[in-house]
Amino acid sequence: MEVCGQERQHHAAAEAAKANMPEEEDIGRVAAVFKAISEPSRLKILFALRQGEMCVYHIVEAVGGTQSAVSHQLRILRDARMIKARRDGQNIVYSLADEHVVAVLELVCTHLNCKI
Amino acid sequence: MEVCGQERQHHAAAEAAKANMPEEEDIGRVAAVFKAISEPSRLKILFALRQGEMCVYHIVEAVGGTQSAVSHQLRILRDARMIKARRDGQNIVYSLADEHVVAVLELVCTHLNCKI
DNA sequence: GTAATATATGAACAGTTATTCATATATTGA
DNA sequence: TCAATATATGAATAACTGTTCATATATTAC
Repeated sequence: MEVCGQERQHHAAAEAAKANMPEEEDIGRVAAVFKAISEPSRLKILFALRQGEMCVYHIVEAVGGTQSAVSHQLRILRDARMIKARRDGQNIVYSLADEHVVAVLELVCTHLNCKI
Repeated sequence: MEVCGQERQHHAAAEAAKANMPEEEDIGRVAAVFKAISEPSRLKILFALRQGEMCVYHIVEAVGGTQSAVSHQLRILRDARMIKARRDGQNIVYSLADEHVVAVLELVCTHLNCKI
């Protein structure tokens, strides 16, 4: 049955889409990454860490907000593997997990024509 | 005052971070893009549209869910400029806005080692 | 051991968001 | 004009999320 003017092409695309649709689990993992970096407060932390590793005190200094709020956001970024942490005495030092993180940010910034 | 073991480096990084922090508005725009693609239901639509343009009926066929839910998600993706729409008779035909969209998806998929 | 400091976390609240349902708009064909 | 079809949308609700506050844990210096 015809449901639209380009039935043949659209139907083929829909079939291909179903065949090539990533598994639910992979989609969830991709969504989780984007969700982690879709909040201004967390984006600020990532932009800050481009300058190099920092302990929580200095991250708070760089991005503003309370220590508690920043700490909660750090956990979310850490769970999403966007940042990694190591202890150094009393401090926990955070840094970007890998170069993909900056690459994604820069790709979108370029897309939006905003100066990073 | 010393607040951590690597006071000098971290303080310098924090200062640089503040100096280089994108403007609030740009951060918001970047966050909005990621938010738009951080929901499994919307990601599915984007993955589906990699196969080519489709009208709503076929998008629903490809990704599942109700027509109403898909239509709401299409609006969000459209507002975020991730997809574009054109009318073709009774149908609205959707397609990916540009190649950046797929680039971002593939970058993250690579990062996660999941087969797209 | 105790005090001080750095960081993390649970609970609660407020704000946001995805879905559903019902309905509206727009186009086509008669 | 009217019926049928495709798509969009407002309102309502349930689920989710970010922040705050209070407190817990871990490390260091004494």
